[in-house]
Amino acid sequence: MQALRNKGINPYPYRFDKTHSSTDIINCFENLSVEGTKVKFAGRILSIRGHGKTMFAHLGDYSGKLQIYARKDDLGDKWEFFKLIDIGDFIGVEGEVFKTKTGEVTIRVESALMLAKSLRPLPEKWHGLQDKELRYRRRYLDLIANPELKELFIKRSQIIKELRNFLDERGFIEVETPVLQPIYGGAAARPFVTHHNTLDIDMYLRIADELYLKRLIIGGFEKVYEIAKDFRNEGMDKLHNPEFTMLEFYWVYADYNDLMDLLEEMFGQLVEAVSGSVRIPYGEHTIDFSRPFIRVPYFKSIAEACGHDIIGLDESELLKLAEKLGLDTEGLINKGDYYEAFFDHYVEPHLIQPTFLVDFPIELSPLAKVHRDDPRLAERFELFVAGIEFGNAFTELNDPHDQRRRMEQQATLVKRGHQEAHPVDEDFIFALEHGMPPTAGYGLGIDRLVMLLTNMPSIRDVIFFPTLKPED
RNA sequence: GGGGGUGUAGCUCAGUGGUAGAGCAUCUGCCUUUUAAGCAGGUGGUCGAAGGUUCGAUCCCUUCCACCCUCACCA
Repeated sequence: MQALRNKGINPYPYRFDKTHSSTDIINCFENLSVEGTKVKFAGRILSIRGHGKTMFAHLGDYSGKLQIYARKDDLGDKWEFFKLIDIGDFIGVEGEVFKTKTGEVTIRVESALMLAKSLRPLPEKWHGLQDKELRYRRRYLDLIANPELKELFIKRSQIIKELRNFLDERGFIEVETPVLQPIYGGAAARPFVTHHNTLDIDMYLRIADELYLKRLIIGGFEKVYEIAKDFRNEGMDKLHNPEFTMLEFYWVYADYNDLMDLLEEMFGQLVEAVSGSVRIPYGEHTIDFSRPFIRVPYFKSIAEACGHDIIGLDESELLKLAEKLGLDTEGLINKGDYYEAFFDHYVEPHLIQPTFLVDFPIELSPLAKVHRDDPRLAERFELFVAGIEFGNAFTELNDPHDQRRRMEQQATLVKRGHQEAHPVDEDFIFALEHGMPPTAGYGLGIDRLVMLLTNMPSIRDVIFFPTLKPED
């Protein structure tokens, strides 16, 4: 660094006129290798092979990497520059393109410029960065050392773009709703609490967009969607990060049957666009997104898996059966809890191929409309793939009296110790009282979707900066 | 929260109750088509933290911290 300054070299200049990317130069070699044609190229030094009065190095840029070749004969006084460069520095070079004896496309450097000096060494060149903690904490180094990671995150971006295209083409409008909310709702989860100083009130980071998007439906929007972060103050594991990206969309005059048709189309198009096939590997499985997906009722799936139809049972019968079957019944305090215990144990892990699980128990679905044929059920489904939930959908509850009743039942659960149940949202019910048309709504965790389409086992692998405890 | 694992140089990893090791990176020298370049020499460590046992602890014991796996929780 001091040596650079002593030679009058600015280690952090302001700009560089790069004419080509590394892949440009490699792909257009025939055109560029004409004598007298010069290119200007810039990148980070990834490796150096010095040979006395000559030197090879690889420069990496966003599109790939390219070799440069510098000779003292060619450079004269400028050769001194190459004694001051290190792996990790950004430099810019100008020169003609040629192929070495071994056939590698290379720039023969005629002039070179320091663009940004690196003061710390990069991770080791052939083992890369292995330590998972360091990979998450210093993702920039992970991206440098493990280039395939960059491809994964480009794919993530592509996935989100495809979802937007799909919805935009069908007339959905992308909207933004509050992250900071005076009352949380739209999902069953514990929120993050924060404080607004001027108003002197506690506020919550949203756990879902749902109730605000429905207000927009009441206001006259007919197709809306939002892709944004939600926050849930809960445990972390390979499927859960405290902040995560959610897609929610609402479609007026449609019901959950229409939604299933639309989602089959959406997933089919998305998977094909991103993976080039409707059949994709995930872990040990091959997932087939051909239409139609399996559709199976919630209670039927449990009955088939454990041999007992539990829909008509009361709490004590459920307890008796659960104990007989050896389920862990600790902490289960209502029918909904028992249903979930049966479902989680017997059904969820076995839903490998895309499956719509339809008609959830009404107790578990406080924002979904009661089933048109069976008052014990809600018009709600979840999509499962590879044993993982990929979204939750309802025919939305638009009867304000029923909505109030259902929210009050949830509020009772809060008092009984269910920290994840909903509080009553009077402002939302007030809005519903002005009339919400029949509507179908769907929410999807984008991070899990990216896991599925990139065949990664942990949500942390598809989030640039997953939540970690601070160091020290 | 329970169980299991990991933590040693910037990075990837060995190792031992008695002065701390390798490769890469870094520094010095030699080397004009190399590519895991090569050769010679050098620098670099609170062995995750704190206590304890011991003449002596990176190693054995206890507690703590971080991360990973797993179970529970989280529809």
